[in-house]
Amino acid sequence: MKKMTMQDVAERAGVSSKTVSRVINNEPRVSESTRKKIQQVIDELDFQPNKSAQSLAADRSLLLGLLYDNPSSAYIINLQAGVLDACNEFGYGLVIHPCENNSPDLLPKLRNLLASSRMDGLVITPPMTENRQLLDFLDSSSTPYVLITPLNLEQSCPLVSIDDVLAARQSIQHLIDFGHKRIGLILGARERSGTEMRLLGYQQALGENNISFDESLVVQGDFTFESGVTAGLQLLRQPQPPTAIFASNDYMAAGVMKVASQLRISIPYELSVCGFDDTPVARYLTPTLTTVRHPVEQLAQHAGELLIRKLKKHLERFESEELHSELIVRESTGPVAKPE
Amino acid sequence: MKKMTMQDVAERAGVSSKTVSRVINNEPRVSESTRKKIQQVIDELDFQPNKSAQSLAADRSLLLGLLYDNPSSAYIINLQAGVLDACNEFGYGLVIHPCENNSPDLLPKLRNLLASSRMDGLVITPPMTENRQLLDFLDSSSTPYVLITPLNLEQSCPLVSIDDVLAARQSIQHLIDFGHKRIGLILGARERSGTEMRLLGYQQALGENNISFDESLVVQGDFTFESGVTAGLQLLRQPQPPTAIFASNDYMAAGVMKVASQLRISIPYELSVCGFDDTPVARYLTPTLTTVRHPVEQLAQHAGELLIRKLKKHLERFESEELHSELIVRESTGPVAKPE
DNA sequence: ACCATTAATGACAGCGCTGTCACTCTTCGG
DNA sequence: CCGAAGAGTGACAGCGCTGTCATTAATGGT
Repeated sequence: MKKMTMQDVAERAGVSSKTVSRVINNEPRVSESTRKKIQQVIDELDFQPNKSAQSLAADRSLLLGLLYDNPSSAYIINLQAGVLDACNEFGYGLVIHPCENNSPDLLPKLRNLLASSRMDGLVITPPMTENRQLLDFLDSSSTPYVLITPLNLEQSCPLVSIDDVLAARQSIQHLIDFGHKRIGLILGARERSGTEMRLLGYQQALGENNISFDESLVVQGDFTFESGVTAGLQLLRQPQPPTAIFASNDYMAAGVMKVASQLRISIPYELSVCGFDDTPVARYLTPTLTTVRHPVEQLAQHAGELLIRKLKKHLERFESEELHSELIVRESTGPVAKPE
Repeated sequence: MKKMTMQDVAERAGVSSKTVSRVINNEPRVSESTRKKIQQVIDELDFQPNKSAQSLAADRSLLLGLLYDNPSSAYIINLQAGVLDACNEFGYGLVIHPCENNSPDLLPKLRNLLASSRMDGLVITPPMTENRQLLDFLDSSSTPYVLITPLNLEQSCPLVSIDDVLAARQSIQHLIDFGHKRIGLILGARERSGTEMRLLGYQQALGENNISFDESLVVQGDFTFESGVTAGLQLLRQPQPPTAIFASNDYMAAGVMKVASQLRISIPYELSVCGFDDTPVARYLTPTLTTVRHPVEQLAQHAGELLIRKLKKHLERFESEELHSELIVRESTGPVAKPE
């Protein structure tokens, strides 16, 4: 595989290298005939421009950065896949960057990263989306970025999100449809995006069905399996325990199932359990877990596209998107109190 | 954040830019005093060399590629983390590249990737490690690479691996220690690395304990949850069912647990189940799953380091490494036939 | 004390591309 | 039929670094 330059292509096509550059970059001011001819030579030779040279000359790295600090590997993989899709489409590369959102040297590290890798833009995911310091830093260094499902929707930058309220409301409705009236809710970490929205969705669903809101049915978790255990215990040991529990993620739902098993409460016959996120765990639990699937990959792809379009200035106004979740009904939810 | 060049550093330090370059690249032939002085200026200014320029001038991208085709997201995350560690240490970047090992356009795509991203070397994981076509292609284009736990250890390139035989043997021994004599074995996909080795470890453990090998206790799976269900059914419906089952990964173990639950076989009282990989699932199942933890992250880090050292020529001879797994004992294994 | 060697440094070209600007050739209103 | 405007193209410099080679200073053997 000998190396090839634009010059080679240019000579073959009988034009200057600059014109080849124009074709490669889809610039205007090239006649259709020349464009076609050059494209043909490019295809023939299977020519690929040298990214380093492009970056150096144009002072842009053709690299996106993906920032995350999330324990769910399945979520991250989907995220990566989505952003990669967008990158591949537009000839960008992706630099992944697992972070610790609360680490004090996050900003210095990021500064280094930006200085050395020179990423053109960043895709940022929860909980980094809530990190004011971080966002301020990026604003001040005028690094373009997009946010995925941030908590504060009044951000002044593009973002993509899902309707968390709707997703929660639909799950609760699903439980209500089975006849449940006392429905436990396990919230996620307080400061995290979505926690409030899920509570809101819960309340909306209850309201629509004229079920009164009982505060003792709402407990705080922190997205871990262990917190699911604790919360489950707290809910199921009440004098009037709920007949269904909605957990804000699958891991906490798994915790509830664990508790139920220990308390010899059979699922779904005596208790329905609903998770959130549709991690692989949901399919491997016994019984399989009803949960909400996020279109994470699509979300990430949109985010990537949005960012790239922003970088290419093909994006004039503030532009955001919202996608929808899907309720995946499996074995862990069922009619209320039906003995086996 | 104004941009900075080596020239700036050079002027401040009263040397030529070439000497700064020497310091940055840890080249010899720089006096201790100048080196120290330049380093000081670099630290002061927080100077970061421009990667694109470095790449262009030195004709190396400072990029590693990570190739994988694996359904387990937890595994991939660990993999990435490990290689990233190595990359960060040596100032390399990482390009992740999820593949489809059996896709016919894998090679063309990879060729494109290599041509455009110009990765200096590749870290390759199962099952790509078994893809002769791929490796031949890389050899012919003289792209350096390292393999992680390949099946054929007689490869002529560096690799890092774990002792799969030992890991399997120890797990089986663990079951034998609990008094189990009829132990089922669910193998992974036939062509995949490790499958044979696990069978070998199984046989070794039996041999060491004078337990005869019963072929009907070994069934073939393919690493999926569903195959675990099928295999579990096959094992547990035998006239003389095993009292313990070792599955070649956690997903298949989860499948067995599912079957056990359906057949009302209580774990671990009537059946012990042991998995492999220590995916997060293992902790969320009820009961929690005894399994084998691979030091994937370390493995990946070693692989990255090995590759980088190879690239820097700090590596003379064929050099490989082997790490060890760890048995994580949880609730799913216990003494044989102890009624509750 | 003398030349041969080695250590330490710098001058300079050039990696492969893109931005700028200059140039030619149409086209078209008056 | 002329000048202006715009479309299409190329010459050329230079992005920030590294490789090569030349140059100078220090060292050592005889």
